[in-house]
Amino acid sequence: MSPTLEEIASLAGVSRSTVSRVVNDQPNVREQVRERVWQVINDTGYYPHAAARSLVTRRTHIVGVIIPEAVTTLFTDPFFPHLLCGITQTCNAQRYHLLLSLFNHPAGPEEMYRRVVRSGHLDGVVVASTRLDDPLIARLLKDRVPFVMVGRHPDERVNYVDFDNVAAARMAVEHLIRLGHHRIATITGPLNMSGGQDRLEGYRQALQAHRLPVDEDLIVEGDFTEDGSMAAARQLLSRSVTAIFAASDMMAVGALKVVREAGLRVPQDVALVGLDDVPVATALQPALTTVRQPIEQMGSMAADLLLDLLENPPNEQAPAHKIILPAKLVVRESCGALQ
Amino acid sequence: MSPTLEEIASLAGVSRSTVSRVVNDQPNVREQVRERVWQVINDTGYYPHAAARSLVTRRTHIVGVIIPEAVTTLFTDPFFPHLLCGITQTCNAQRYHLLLSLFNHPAGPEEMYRRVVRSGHLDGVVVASTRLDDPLIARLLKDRVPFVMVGRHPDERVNYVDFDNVAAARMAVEHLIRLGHHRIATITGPLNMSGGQDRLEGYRQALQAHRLPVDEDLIVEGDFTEDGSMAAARQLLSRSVTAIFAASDMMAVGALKVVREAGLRVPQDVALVGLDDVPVATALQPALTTVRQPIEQMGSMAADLLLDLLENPPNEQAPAHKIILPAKLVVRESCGALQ
DNA sequence: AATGGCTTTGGGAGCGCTCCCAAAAAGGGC
DNA sequence: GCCCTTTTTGGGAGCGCTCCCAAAGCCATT
Repeated sequence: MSPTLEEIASLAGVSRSTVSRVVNDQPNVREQVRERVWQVINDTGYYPHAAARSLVTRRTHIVGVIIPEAVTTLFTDPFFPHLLCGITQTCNAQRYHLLLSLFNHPAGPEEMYRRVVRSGHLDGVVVASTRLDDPLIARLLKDRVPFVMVGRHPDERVNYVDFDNVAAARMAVEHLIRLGHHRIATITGPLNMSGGQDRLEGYRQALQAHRLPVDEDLIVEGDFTEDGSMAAARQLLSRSVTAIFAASDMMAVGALKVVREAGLRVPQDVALVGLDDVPVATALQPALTTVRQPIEQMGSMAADLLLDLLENPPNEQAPAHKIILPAKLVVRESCGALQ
Repeated sequence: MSPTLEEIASLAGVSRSTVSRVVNDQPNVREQVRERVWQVINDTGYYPHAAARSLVTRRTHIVGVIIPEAVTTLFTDPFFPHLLCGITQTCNAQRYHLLLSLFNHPAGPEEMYRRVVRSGHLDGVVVASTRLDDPLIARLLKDRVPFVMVGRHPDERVNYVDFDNVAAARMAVEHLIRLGHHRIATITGPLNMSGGQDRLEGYRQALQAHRLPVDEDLIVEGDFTEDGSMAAARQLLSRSVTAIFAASDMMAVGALKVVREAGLRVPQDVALVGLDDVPVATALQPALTTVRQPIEQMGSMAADLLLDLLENPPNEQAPAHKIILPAKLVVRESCGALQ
């Protein structure tokens, strides 16, 4: 395969050490020697052997993306691909590689953890869409593995990038209130995830701020999937609602289908608002009013933060970074505002 | 961090070699000793250091997924996430890791190639959605890197998993012909990709088989994106077509929007058929008639094939594996067949 | 009790690199 | 031209593992 450092050295008529210095852009090499060595490197297509290098430096230049969730959800919803896109951009730009790990192996998360993290494969980790009580977080903290979460976490030591889910949900619901609705239902996300909880909290805040009653019968838990949302929506339709706030666009798609099945029209009979602003929102008829979540940006910021942590390790006392991105309402047709 | 082999050995009162034999499930270790060693390994949470191991075995147990395409396309279309899902499943089950590489770095593909492949990071590669003339393939062949493509490639040495694109397109168009259409347009994929070419070929075959003229004005090249498709569809609408075959579902979404913009109805004024059967197909109104491409299965079969190649290296003369999966028409509402 | 074959165990060498320190070369001031 | 400082270069050691071979232990047979 690829030649070794030693071979390059002998071809260039210098020592191992000198080639190493050239490859790693270190000072104290005569310009003329440096050029001769680069010449040989380019001619041979030499590239340092990653394993040998990381055996001594203890760095792999690989970051992991760990998804503890069941797989199906993750690839059906465009959330995850967009996030991955953002993470990839940053990693590529900064010469890091990205290892994708779904912790859905039959051997269990502990085995996966050892295999992926303890094996020294990774310099750091981006953790996406985890449940609040996932033991993975405690494990990473205990092992002092540098990591950044996408989505907030209550532990103060955790670095995260999140989106203002509460404000987003509040905007969505307030938009419906402004349009005159007062029987507004919500299909929530999973309530063991911070995003699910926060969006429900935003829904409650919006109603309370406008002195509308919070009717628990109008709150049904979904799971961020279209199918889960359809089941939830069916329950809601029997409760004479005039508007539904679905806590994700994919769930809005499910709700829209159910409303139609029931022979009702959106937005005339039931107004609908989603959250995320993924591409499907504009493909729907009527186009979906939603709140934009900058998913790709969250991914790239999480990666930026992680790489910064890796390159400039903070001291023990330094507080964790907690970044929260703002929400933005995108009004389209599904709520009737544009009629 | 993690203890080393040597430390485990001294804790268990045996030698380095014995621990290595236990960890790698090799024979010739007394049962009693084996148990004692496992005990220590489990107590300490030991896991072998990947870099040290692969420095000597020359295997990393990591396979790369290389996508030479511009990024945006890839994460907007659900094709890629589904493919990744299939690949991940297989890798997880067989104790391999997955490294995701987008070859979109400013430093150019050669630099990325060295960094990712020549560095010895990977045991093998799955190459997805490449252009037919991509130099990557020749490079991989030259370096004798085990790899499998998703999508056919003319070089006989290339292993690939593909889908019967010609038959799929033919089915879609024949369905329209059966419904009485004879001015059927197509929005093709990029014609420098095998999928784009083959689907156009299927379109031509269907028309010819039914003795319909192939009007080159009704063939417009798209790029598998919604936006590209909208531009293409606008051209077509001025040419009095009664049906459009979009070579991907995402392009069908674009076409649907344009047809609506023009004040026409689907399927009454223009019938529409897509190809892929991604989730958005059922979210559209009317639901999209399409041809199912088993994307996830293609991903997992490509990975299966690659891992098999890695575990049982074929000899030089062995012919490459070429797997082609069948297509299946899925009739919904957008072509008017169900009215 | 000694011999020969087997299984089990231990330790040296080495994978390709980086790091460190010492040696060699170059420069600078008198 | 000499001595001292600075820059440049070379080579040993070692990262944590696997592989190989030799040594030790075990058992049955002579």
